[in-house]
Amino acid sequence: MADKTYTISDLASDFDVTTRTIRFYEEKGLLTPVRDGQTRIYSAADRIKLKLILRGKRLGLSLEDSKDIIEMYDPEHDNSPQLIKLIEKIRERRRLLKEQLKQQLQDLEDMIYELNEAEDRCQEALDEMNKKNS
Amino acid sequence: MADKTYTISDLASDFDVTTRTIRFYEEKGLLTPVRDGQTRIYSAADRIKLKLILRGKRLGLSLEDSKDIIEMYDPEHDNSPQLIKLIEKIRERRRLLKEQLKQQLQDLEDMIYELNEAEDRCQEALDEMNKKNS
DNA sequence: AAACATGTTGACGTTAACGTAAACTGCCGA
DNA sequence: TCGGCAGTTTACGTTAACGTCAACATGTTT
Repeated sequence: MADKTYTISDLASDFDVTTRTIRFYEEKGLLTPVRDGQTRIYSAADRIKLKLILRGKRLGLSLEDSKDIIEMYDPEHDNSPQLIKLIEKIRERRRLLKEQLKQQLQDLEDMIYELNEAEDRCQEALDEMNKKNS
Repeated sequence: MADKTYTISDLASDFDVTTRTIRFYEEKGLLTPVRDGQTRIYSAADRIKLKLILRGKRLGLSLEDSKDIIEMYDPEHDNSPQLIKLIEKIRERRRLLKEQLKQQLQDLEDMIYELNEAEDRCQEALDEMNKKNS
């Protein structure tokens, strides 16, 4: 079966980004679609990369970070020192993500707790006003 | 007891930001320290606000978002329609945070899973090379 | 053939969140 | 009295991540 391919606007609408954004990622070296004439053709792998980029964004990663991560997915398996360094990078990245996860969970928990308190204070202020006006 | 106060560099070193950053937050209306002459004096409440701002940043909120949240903590309790609207805003904000949390958890889980897979692939490639060279 | 959709490459514009530098004041210790 | 902080204001600079044209090619529809 012919491997499935995508046009730039296919991907744009799939992931709800503009075509400009996709070309921008290419400018930054994050995507490298092949060409049919001058038209870009995206492979399934390109699609996955784009997905990785957007997920990275939601996690607060920069495009540079995402670029690093993408390179972990299709490395040049030429030699073993390279691979060993890559594994190190993967572990480090995973460590960072886990740390970030922990911090974010804590932050969110704190913030939600304090929003609850703020709501309570508002509610009490309201009750107070109703009592006086009755 | 005299309420504790802070200088701008106290807060800067406490939270590891620059004084420029703190002044910038004031420019944007997020902090409003009192003055002794022209020198800024920060209260405990100001300190807490700064903490909220920085926590917001870690969660990916904009300064505008944080400004909204800060206003939930010291509202003008003048009238009840105001308070009711504020409660609505608090609930909406909490809803947003929870949604965001869910998405981020999923994203992080996915990404860590895929990093594990990438590591495995690297390891296999390494094993393969070692086999051939033995 | 004309219009239209979709693609392309520049090139310049924009926003948020600060950084950086200049030029000033007030205060403290030697 | 002088040097050296710590503080201030004003203003311009910077970076990331795109947006927004303009001007063009190519294929499709009417």
